[in-house]
Amino acid sequence: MPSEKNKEKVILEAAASLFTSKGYQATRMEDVAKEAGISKGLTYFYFKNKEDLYLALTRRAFDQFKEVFKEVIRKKGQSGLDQVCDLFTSVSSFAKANQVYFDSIVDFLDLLKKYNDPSKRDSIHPRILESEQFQKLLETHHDPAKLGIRMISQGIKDGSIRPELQPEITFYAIWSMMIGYEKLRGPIGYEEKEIKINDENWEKGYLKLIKDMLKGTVQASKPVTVQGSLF
Amino acid sequence: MPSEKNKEKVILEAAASLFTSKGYQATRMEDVAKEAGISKGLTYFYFKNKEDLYLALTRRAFDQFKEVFKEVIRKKGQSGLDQVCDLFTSVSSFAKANQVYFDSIVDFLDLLKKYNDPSKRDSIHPRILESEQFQKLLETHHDPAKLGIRMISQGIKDGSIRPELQPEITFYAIWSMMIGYEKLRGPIGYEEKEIKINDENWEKGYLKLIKDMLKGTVQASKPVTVQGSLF
DNA sequence: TTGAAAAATTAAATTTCGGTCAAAAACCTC
DNA sequence: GAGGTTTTTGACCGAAATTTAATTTTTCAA
Repeated sequence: MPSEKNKEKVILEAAASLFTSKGYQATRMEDVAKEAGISKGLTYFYFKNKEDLYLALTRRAFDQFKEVFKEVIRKKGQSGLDQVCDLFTSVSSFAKANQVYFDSIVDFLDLLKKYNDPSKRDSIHPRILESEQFQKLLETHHDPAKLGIRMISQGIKDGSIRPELQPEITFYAIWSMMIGYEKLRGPIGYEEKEIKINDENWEKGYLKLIKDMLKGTVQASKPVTVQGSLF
Repeated sequence: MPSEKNKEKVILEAAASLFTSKGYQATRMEDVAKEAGISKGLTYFYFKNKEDLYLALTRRAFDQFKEVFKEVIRKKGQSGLDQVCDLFTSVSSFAKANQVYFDSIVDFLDLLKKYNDPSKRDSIHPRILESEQFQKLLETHHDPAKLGIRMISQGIKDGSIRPELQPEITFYAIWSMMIGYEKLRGPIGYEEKEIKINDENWEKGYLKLIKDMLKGTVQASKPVTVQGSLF
């Protein structure tokens, strides 16, 4: 039995592919089924409904997203500030290479916002609230952010980031810039003007601003050796 | 004939109200019609389809959004940096008071991104591409940003913002932070920890970071008198 | 004033999915 | 290889978007 991938995975991958090319709305469950080489009914055997399927995809997205953070942390010899900059670039690549995944993460933030707003919470279909996918996401969605916050703390300890900064808020500000960067990146390309702001300048500009925002006493260009475990 | 509002407006307001309380998806065209006191069919007389209705709402959103920018510029005696900070606060209020509008603006960025990505462009329903609403938005969506960029330029001229910054990218970075701020604000409230990051601290933290990021030679706390017209 | 063309409005018909379900097929396991 | 369990199917249902044809209202020139 070669390439006997399990069905869930096949469906999920079909969905990811179609959501990428046609978008969530325009993709019919029947399309997903056809792409996965199964019947429509079967997709409902593996996923409760379309939204559930999307949330399942979102979970994978968060998993991979977290990997990006871990990968940055794994690299040795980087100061906290280096890590943050590295993260920005890595996330940007991740978003370009996995649009749907990145988008699904940002979409989940909207859902979460509704969920935490008492006046909106019941506008979410109970079907979603109860879904295992959603519950799991509630537990794990914050994991990447935790790593990000740790990077800032790290930077404060090693002196590459100003000590007066509050790690949580600071990280969220960076995370905000990443989200906004992805939202704005495309639309900007086509600006008038002679000043050609291509993707590269765009990214460099953001990075520069982030550095200036965070920079502490240590020169980020001189890698800081982090001593021992900080935890 | 009192309160003889024209129908388009009535429909649009009904839609805005329902999209706010139940969300775009969950709002049926019939609901909109009922709320507007007309028959379902008539909404299709005034708007080609549901998406078209949403784009019409988006246009209003951009109009009001632009007003926020203008209002900030209108105030006298503010340095460029002051303006940017003021803008952040004003946009934040706008977003809170007009969730649907703010969201529709951010949603439009997604549409725009697709539109500018050759590989995705045709995943947009032609019906939308052709719609007057969309065409108009293509022309005007950049207006608020133009004003924002002008604020940065202003700040560079009056010394409140570092001269080495590139106005376009710098403004988009701020704009990014605003978008991210709104996406992340809600979900954060419920964090564990003893550190209570409430909305206010949250906003203050962002503002502080923005100031640090932009600050030039002039003390922003001492209002700078801007001499004459700079244009 | 009127009546015919244009505009506004409605209600019903149509279409397009998401979602359900009963039954068939495949797969055990004893 | 009979009985049970799991997987899979495809026809079917209903909700909601969109279309259409028919009806009412408005407009305005003769």
